Amino acid sequence: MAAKPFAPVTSESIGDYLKAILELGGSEELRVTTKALAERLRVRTPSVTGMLQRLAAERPALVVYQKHHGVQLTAAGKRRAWELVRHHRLLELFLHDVLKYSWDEVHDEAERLEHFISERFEDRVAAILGDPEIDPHGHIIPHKYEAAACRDEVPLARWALQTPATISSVRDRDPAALREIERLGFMPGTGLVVERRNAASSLSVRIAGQADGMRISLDLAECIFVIAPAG
Amino acid sequence: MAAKPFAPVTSESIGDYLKAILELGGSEELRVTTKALAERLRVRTPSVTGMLQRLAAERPALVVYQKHHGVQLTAAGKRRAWELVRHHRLLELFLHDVLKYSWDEVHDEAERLEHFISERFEDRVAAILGDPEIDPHGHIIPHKYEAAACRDEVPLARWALQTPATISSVRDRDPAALREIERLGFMPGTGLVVERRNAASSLSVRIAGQADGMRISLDLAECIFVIAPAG
DNA sequence: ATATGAAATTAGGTTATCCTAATTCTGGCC
DNA sequence: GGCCAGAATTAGGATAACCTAATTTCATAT
Repeated sequence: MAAKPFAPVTSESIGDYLKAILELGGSEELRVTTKALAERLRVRTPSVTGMLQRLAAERPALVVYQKHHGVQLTAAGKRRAWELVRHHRLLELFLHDVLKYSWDEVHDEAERLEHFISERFEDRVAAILGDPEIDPHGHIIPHKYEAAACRDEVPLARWALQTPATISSVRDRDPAALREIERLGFMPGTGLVVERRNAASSLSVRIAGQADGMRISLDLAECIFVIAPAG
Repeated sequence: MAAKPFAPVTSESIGDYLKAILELGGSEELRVTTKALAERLRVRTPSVTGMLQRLAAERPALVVYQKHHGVQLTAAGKRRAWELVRHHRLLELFLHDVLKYSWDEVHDEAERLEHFISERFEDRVAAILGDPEIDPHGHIIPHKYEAAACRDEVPLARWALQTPATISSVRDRDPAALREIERLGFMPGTGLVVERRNAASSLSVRIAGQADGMRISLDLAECIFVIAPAG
């Protein structure tokens, strides 16, 4: 949308920045760099600097911004960002379960719509889905007004060798990777062991209960998140 | 959204203008005035003039624009406008039937989302609704790629006295009017007769099969569209 | 302690959309 | 046929979000 004289204090762009800061900061809420944001949002660094200054100047401030030292979300920024994450994950599950999207189709549509659905829409979707906890890719759907629960998940690429792991979630932004993950059977909940790291940027992995292992690329292993097996 | 250097040839604003031209032009596709558009879109007339010049300059042109003499849609403009009308009406029905919105809540949400849903979303919603023909307010849902069928409907305010009429549809943009219409029982499909016009800008109306008539304001009667009863 | 390269910021510019104020066109009326 | 009110347009400006080019800051390695 354009520059109405009394633009809302939030916009699609602002939402995208806040969500990116949330996701790049991780559960430790590290300060996020200008460059990382520029890459994630596919804009140039001066655009990021400009937007961060705006977000910090907003009343109430949405980020804490120290020139040359990155940004963190304030409580207000976190609230908005988690709201968008909730919208995104609810929409993904809704598109998958109700509108029969395949799991690699849901991300792009959810990424667009998350900015435009009303609170009523959010509530009604949650209701017809039965207040779900987990989205189609295994991510926790945060509750309303609540910073999401976090899990100690790690990309499979960094999991210790020979140590049982359970797939907790998969990155949702790459349709090709998602199709590959599905084809190979790496669905959330699946147990596995990394047997060794090979020279050619690949990992030898064996799924629990299967005799044969398989090789997957490190790139793919960066898209699969694992936790220690339950119990 | 903002001004990316290679903005899409369509935007939320452009869509709003095209839809407004479609709706104000009516089925005869009359030329629409700058002022009428400015009022409908709640912007000032210079903004309209500027946008009309853009739409006419677009390749392919979306409107035929003659300075001082109004605009009409071209085929390309009509296609886009009808697409949005289809989105709008499908969304209204979806929000009503699936997400359990009341019929006065659906318009605003549909008006926002119609610009952002993908073709896939449109198709899946149509599929789960069983390729519906009519939206919750009685409007025909145009088929894909097809200029909508038109009916010879007339606002109740202009229907002949003492002549049976059937309610074909109701205007969807005013939640208060919709609640009133529902309370009084003027749902699409209802038969009625206008018994007389009163001094105080009101009409005396009797619903088919009911003994007592009632008075409704001319304003409300402008929101109710009627046709001759089915053959 | 300083040089240096990467990262970040500032400076200045573009486009889309809106605005207000000033100007021009059009169509009806005498 | 000329005048006038209202409608429409042009002129000039604002804001959001982006961009490229130029400059500054930081962090580290000698």
